Amino acid sequence: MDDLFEPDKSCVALNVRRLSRIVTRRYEDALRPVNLKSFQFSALVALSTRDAISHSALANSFGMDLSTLNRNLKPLLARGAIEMTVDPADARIRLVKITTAGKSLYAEALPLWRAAQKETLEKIGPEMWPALKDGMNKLIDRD
Amino acid sequence: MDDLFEPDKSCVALNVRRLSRIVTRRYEDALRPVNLKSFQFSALVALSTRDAISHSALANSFGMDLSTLNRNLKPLLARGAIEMTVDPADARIRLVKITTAGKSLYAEALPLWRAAQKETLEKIGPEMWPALKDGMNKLIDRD
DNA sequence: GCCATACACTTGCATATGCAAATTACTATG
DNA sequence: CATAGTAATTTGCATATGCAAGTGTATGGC
Repeated sequence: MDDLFEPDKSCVALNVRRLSRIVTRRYEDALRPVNLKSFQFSALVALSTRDAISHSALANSFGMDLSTLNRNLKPLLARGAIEMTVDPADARIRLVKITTAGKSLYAEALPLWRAAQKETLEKIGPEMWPALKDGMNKLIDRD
Repeated sequence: MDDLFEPDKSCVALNVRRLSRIVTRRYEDALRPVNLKSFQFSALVALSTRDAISHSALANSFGMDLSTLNRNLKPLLARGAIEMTVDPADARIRLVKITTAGKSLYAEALPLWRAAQKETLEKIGPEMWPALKDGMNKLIDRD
C-alpha cells in the first residue's frame, strides 16, 4: 500500500485529473457524430428538464466558475440549441433555456451517450458505480 | 437508486469532470504561495524520481495528449525548474529533466501539497482512498 | 431619493485540453 | 543509397478552466 502522503501515486488531484481526461475523451469520441463536447451534452441534459435557469445557478450545479460556464455556453448559443433572456424581475440575472432545436439535438445525442456510458460502466461492473460515485462525491462535500 | 442510463445524475463524465474541477481548485489554492498549478506540481513529482524522460513517455504516464503536455511544460521551463535536451541517440526525441532549482521548488511545495491532500482525504476517511482510487483507475483500464 | 453595499455577470489574462495537419528524423526495403 | 513508411514532436484551431478587476443593477439604511 502506497503512503497516502507521498505524492507519486496517491495524489488525489493527479488521479482525478487523469481520470477526467481519459473519461472525457471516451464520451467525446462517442458524441463526435453530433458535434457535442462533454460539457455541452451535460448542459443540454440539465436544461432539458428545467425551464429557464440563471447562469449562476447552473454554474453552481456544475461546480464551475461563473465565467467558465458563461463562455462554455457560447457554442450552444451559436448553434441555436439554447437561448438567453434577461430575468424580467431582476435585470442582473441572465436566464438560459433550451430551444426546440436543442431538444432535438439532445434526443439525437442520447443514444450516443448511452453507448459511452455502457462502455465505461462495464469496466467496473455497473453495480459498482453508485458506491464509487458516492465516494467521489464525498471528496467534494461542503465542509 | 438512479437509473444508470439516465444522464441526469449517473453520467460518469459529468461526475468525474465536476470532481476534477473542485479537487483541482483545492490543490491549487494550497499551492498558490509557490505559484504552481496542479499539473506543474505533478510534473515535478514525476521528474524528481527519474532522470531524463521523453515528452511522449511523460504524456503517456499522465494520460494526456502529447501536444497538451508539451505546452503545459512551458511555464516550468520558463521558470528554470526543468530543462530539455535532444536525445543524443535519436534526434526526434526531446528529453525533460528537473533542475536543481526545480528540486528546491518541489521541496518548498511538498508541505503545501500535504496539507491539501490531508484536507481532501479527511472528507472520506483516509483509509477509504486506496479502494476509491482503485475503482477510479478501473474506469480507465485498457480494454 | 441618495449612497454604500452587495450581487450577477463580463472581460483580460494565464494555463489546460485534444484533434488534425504539418514538420523533422529515423528505418526498412528494394 | 534513394525512398516509402513510420515515429516524435510542433502548430493551428476550438473549447475549458479560474482568478482578479471591471460593469451594471438592485437593495437597505439614511
